[in-house]
This record gives sequence, structure tokens and C-alpha cells, in this order.
Amino acid sequence: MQKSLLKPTGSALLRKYLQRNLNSAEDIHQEIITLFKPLTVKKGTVLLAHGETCDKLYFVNQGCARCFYLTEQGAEKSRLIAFEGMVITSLGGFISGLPSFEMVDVLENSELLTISRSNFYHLLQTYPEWQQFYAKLLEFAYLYQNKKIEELVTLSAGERYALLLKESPHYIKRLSNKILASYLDVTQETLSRLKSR
Amino acid sequence: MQKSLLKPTGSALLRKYLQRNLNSAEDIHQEIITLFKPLTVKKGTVLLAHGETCDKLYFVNQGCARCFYLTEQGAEKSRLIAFEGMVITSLGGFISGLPSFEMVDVLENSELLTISRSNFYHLLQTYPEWQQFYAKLLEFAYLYQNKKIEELVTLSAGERYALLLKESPHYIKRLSNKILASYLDVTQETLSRLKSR
DNA sequence: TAAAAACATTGATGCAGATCAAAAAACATC
DNA sequence: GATGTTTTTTGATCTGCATCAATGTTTTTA
Repeated sequence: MQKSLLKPTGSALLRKYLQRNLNSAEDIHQEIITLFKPLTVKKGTVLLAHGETCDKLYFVNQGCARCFYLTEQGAEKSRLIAFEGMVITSLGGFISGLPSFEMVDVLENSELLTISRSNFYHLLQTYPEWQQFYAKLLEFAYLYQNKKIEELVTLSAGERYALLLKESPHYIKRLSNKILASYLDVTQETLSRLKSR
Repeated sequence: MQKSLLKPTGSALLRKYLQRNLNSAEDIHQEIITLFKPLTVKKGTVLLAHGETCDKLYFVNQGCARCFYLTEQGAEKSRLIAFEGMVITSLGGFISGLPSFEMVDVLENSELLTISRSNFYHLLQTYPEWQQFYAKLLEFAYLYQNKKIEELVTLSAGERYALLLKESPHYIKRLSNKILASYLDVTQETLSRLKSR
């Protein structure tokens, strides 16, 4: 728990995130921050395997992580890719407490801040503001999914790629074609062709 | 406001819904129920037009309603179809308060119970339990969208139809092919062919 | 730094489901 | 209950993207 003292910059991003999203006094922020434990992981680390119960929520301090699942045929489908300053978990599993269909892994060497599900729920009970924070988190997740469905249903593969390039070019710069393809719901081959115009 | 007295059975379903989803005392339920105003509408009524701000949330007491949007080419895409005992609105618009991209209309002659956005937010301020209720509503909406994405991305048109037939046959019994097709994200022609095996 | 593994590119082919079109059926309206 | 309107069915054709296959490139690891 003193680990955060060893890395004084370790929770600066999280602090900013809470200031933006949690309507509470500073000392409560501080208390909450201590519930987030630093975790340094290497690229490729699996944070949540298929069938495990999802008992953590991660804040990405440095690097990136993703939530994904497999189709029957074994193809990967990436649900969400979280960069610095974003929160990630298998939200479905976190909500339900059931064994998770979705997996979480790390796409670059990363520094995360981890809060346990039980501490998260404890905060929910303790601070009404944390309830509000949770509602915001859910609203964001809902709107995000809504947009994704809309894009899947109304845009072609090429249009989805062009939109991502326009709105979030860092996805295209930082991610491998394999990951990017699974995020855009196209095959690697199609993405490769799209990239070369 | 005495309208609910004229229809003593009018809020029985809503009462049951609150008992299941709102962890509060009975008298609070009663108070909340009075904030839901009955509204009888004919098939085809538009409850929320494109570009309007979404200032209502509807509970379906009898009949059914849907949330949908239009593609560039003018095709309808149905986001959610709510039958008896379900809640519907343009959740995106309700959350953001911005002019809504999505529309809401009524698919059968229906009896709804309506709460205004301002009353809803007032309850959020007043009762912590209503915060919890709202979180549950958002969780449900998130899980619903998550499932929908999964189905879009992993199943063929025929598999999606078969799954709906298995899990929710009333959709297929009650809805026209046109609506059903827009819900399953296929054309009417394809749906017609799927139905005839 | 060499061998293996993972990933990316390019070409050829196939197919699910869209689109176009037109007839048939169901529904609504006077 | 006849007539217009919307919905459904059926057929023919087209196409975007997947799939299969093979080669080239980068990354990992020992």
C-alpha cells in the first residue's frame, strides 16, 4: 500500500479523472485513491480469463488494455480499448458477478491502478457521490455501445475505418492491424486493403 | 392528476415493477407512482420526433413502443422494442439532454405511464434508492446493448432470427415484418425468406 | 544473430444478404 | 364492399467482405 509513495506521479492521472467525474471533497478523493492499487504488467498479460469472475476494475495510467471475447470459430472481437485516463473491466461480468464471457488483456507494457469489486461496492454503499460516479460510468458505457451499434449497422467497413481515423487516429497509430481489425469488425485482410486506400 | 383514480388497475404493473426494482418503502413507491401520468395513444403516434429534446420516460402498461433511428438512406433501425412492463425512451437523449437523434413511436394502441425528465432527476436528488434504481436501469440497458452487439457481430441473419424465435417468440408474433426486420437488421425481403425456412 | 513464431500483404474465389422489380396479399378508408 | 395504400412474397441480379492460399515482413526468443 506504500507503493504509491514510491511513485509520486502514479496517481496524478487518476486524481484528475476523479476531479472531473466525482463530485466530492478532496479528502474523499484521497481516500478513494488509496483503494486503487498500482499494478505494472507486461504486454500480453491476461487480466481476466474466460470463465473467471470479474472482481477488479482497472484505471489505465500508462499503456493500454482491452476487453474482448471469442466467437464460436475462435475469432477475437474487441469490445473496448482503453488508453491512458480510461477505465476498463469486463463491465458485464463486473455488474453481474457471473463468470465472465469476456476477457481483459494488456496491449502494451502498462501501469494500471486497480480497485477490487468489493471495495467498489463498498464505496457505493458509503458515498452517495460514488453512486453518482457509477451512474456516470454506466451512462458513458451505454452511449459508447450505442454509438458502436449505430456504426456497425449504418456504415461499411471502409466508412468505419475512415471515421476512426478521423475521430481517434491514435487507435490506428498505436494498435496492430490484428487488434484494430477485431475492434472494427473486419478481417485483417480487409483492414490491410483499406489502409492501402 | 386524478386520472389514476379513474383507472384503478392502471398502475398495478408499474407497482409490481417498482417492487422488483426499487428498494424502498411502500409509501415512497406510492409517491413515485403519482409522478407517472397515464397517457393513452394510438398506433403510430410519435412520442419523440427527430431533433426534439427527450424530456419523458415511458413505462408501457399496455401495448408496445419502440426507439429507432434512420440511416442516411432513410432506412429505419429499431434500437429497442418495449412491451408491457418495460420502460422506454431515447436513453441517449434522456441522458444527454441534447436534441435526440433517435425517435420513439408506438406500435400498437397503447397505454403508457409517463414521467418527466425533471421529475426523474428530482427523484434522483431526493431518494438515494432512486439513484440505485437508475443504476439498475443503466446496467440493464448496457447489458442489453452488449448482447445486441455480440449477436450482430457473431451471428448470421438466420441465426439472429432463430435466436429471437427461441428466446422471445412474442416479438415475432406481435410485430410486423417491417418492424421486425428493422430490429434484426435485415431487409424485409430477407426476413420474409427466413420465415419461409 | 539465427530460427521460430506472429503478423501483414496481395491475389483469387465464393457467398450471404442487399438491391431492384413486380405481383400478391393484407389493411385502411370512404 | 370497392378502392387506394401499405406490407409481404418471390424472383433475378449484384456486391462488399469473408475465406482460402501463398508469400513477405516484423517480432520474439533462445
